[in-house]
Parts: sequence; C-alpha cells; structure tokens
Amino acid sequence: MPELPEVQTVVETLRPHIVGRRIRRAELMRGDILTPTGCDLCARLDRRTIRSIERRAKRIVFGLGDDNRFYIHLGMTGRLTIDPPDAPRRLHTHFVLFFEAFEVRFSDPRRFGGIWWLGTEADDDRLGPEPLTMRSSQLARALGKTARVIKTALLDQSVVAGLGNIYVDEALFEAGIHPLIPSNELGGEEIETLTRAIKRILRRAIRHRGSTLRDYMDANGDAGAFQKLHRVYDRAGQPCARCKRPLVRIVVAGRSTHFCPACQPAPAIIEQC
DNA sequence: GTCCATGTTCTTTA
DNA sequence: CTAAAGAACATGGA
Repeated sequence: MPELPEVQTVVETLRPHIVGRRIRRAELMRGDILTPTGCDLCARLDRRTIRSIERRAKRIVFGLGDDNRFYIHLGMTGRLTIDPPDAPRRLHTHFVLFFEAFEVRFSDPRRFGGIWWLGTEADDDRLGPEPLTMRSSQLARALGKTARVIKTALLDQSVVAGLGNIYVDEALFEAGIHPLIPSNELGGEEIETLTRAIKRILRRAIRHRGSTLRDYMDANGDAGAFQKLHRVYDRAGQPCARCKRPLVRIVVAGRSTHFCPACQPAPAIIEQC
C-alpha cells in the first residue's frame, strides 16, 4: 500500500512525536525482518535519542546522531503507528520502540517490509532521483536507456524513486501517455509533460494524506483520502473523468494497469492488433 | 478451493 | 556478457 505519498504522510505524522525523544528500549520479535541479520539492533537503539526522521524513496529513515541511521520499509502491508502502552498490540507486530509515554509499533502481516541498519553508510544505492524534485532531464536520461514499456520503467526504483502501481497509473493518465509505449520512444516534450504530471499527482496525493485501499494508515491510525480522487486506478469499466468512455484494465509486468484508451493514445505497434 | 493485492529481489530466459 | 521477463516471498480478503 505504501508509495511515496503514504510514506511521506507516515513520516510527517511520526515526526512531532519522536524527534528529540529518547528510546527507552527496543524490542524485535522476529529476527528475519532485519538486515543485516543478527546485527544487534536493539542494543544499538537502547537509550538513544531520535534526531531526525526523513523519507527517501519509500524508506523511512531514522537518524540517531553520530551519523548512525536505520530505515524501515513498509513493503505492501506494513504499518508504523504511535500507540499508548496499554493499547492491545496488532497481530503481526514485529518491532516496538518504547518511549516514555507511548510506543512506536511496526506491524506487517505479509512481511515484505523490514528494518535495515545503515550505521554511517549511505542509503542511496541503486535509487533513482526523488520525483518531487527531479528535473525532466534526469528522467529523460534514465528512460532513454531502456526499451521497457513506460509503465514498467516507472515502477523501477532505480529510474525514479518512490512511485508504485497506483501513482504510475494516475501519472500516466494525467500526462495522457499510454502505459505500453516503449520508454526510449518518448520525446523530450512528452517526458517534460510526464515529469510535471508525476509531481502534480504526488503533491495532490500528499495533500490528501495518501490512498487507503485496505491496509494503509498513518502513524496516528488515520486513513488517507486520495483513493476518492483516483481517476483510473481500480476503475476499469467506469467512465473516464475526461471523455466518459470506459476505462480499461490490462496486465503489464504482472501488475494491474488502468488507463483510458481514448485519452492515452496507443502506440502504433499496439494499434494494429 | 480460487484469484488478487499499494513491493522488492532473486532466478531464468533471450 | 547484459537486459528483461518471470517467479518467489507471506498473509488475508473477496
């Protein structure tokens, strides 16, 4: 569930509670969600103060001072919440940070998420530019290098960092670009349009505190509202908001892909089929 | 029982 | 060799 807008919202709702506060104790219930496995995370967090919390791509990066950092990735079903100590723990709670008056709990049924200890290492390996601040030329450079269709390329975190299935579909609709166009066939002007569309969609989604389809909630337990404003995602068969013709669902790279065949013109090679 | 799901990484194929 | 497609991971809901 968590793409850039959801992760950003979790960070913003967590920040006022934890920055400047000292961790009294940390508890890891499952060793297999930690990388590197066996590093003594809880001992390293014991009695330390949280100095910062930031988002990078879909990662929630905690700074401890001394340049020591770790990050949590929510995967598909991860939640990071502020809870009173006496509140019952959600099923599949794998990690808890205990503060004086509350706890930060990480739960994740599917366990696609996890915790990564960075220490003083960089966290940028193999991540593309941040979409909210990237230049169109950065996106153009990455897209020019691949023949993969644009939908697939935008899901690749080394091309641009933070988009997922929902926001790629929404951004391609906003830009009027068909999901099956080969990336390296897009012109400079189209990529500028796409860059602007990505930023517009992400800013709008952050303003509405992300999309809650099923699992997502912010650190306070509140759902997002942007799902009400999705124009194409999970709306196959419904009329396009622009042209009223029915939206379509196809499968690309094993992922559901939603678009308007009229507003997002097909590449010539597909048209013949 | 079946299929599907907001993500990433490893393996296989071309 | 590299790029890209496909499978795998684990759980729950429809």
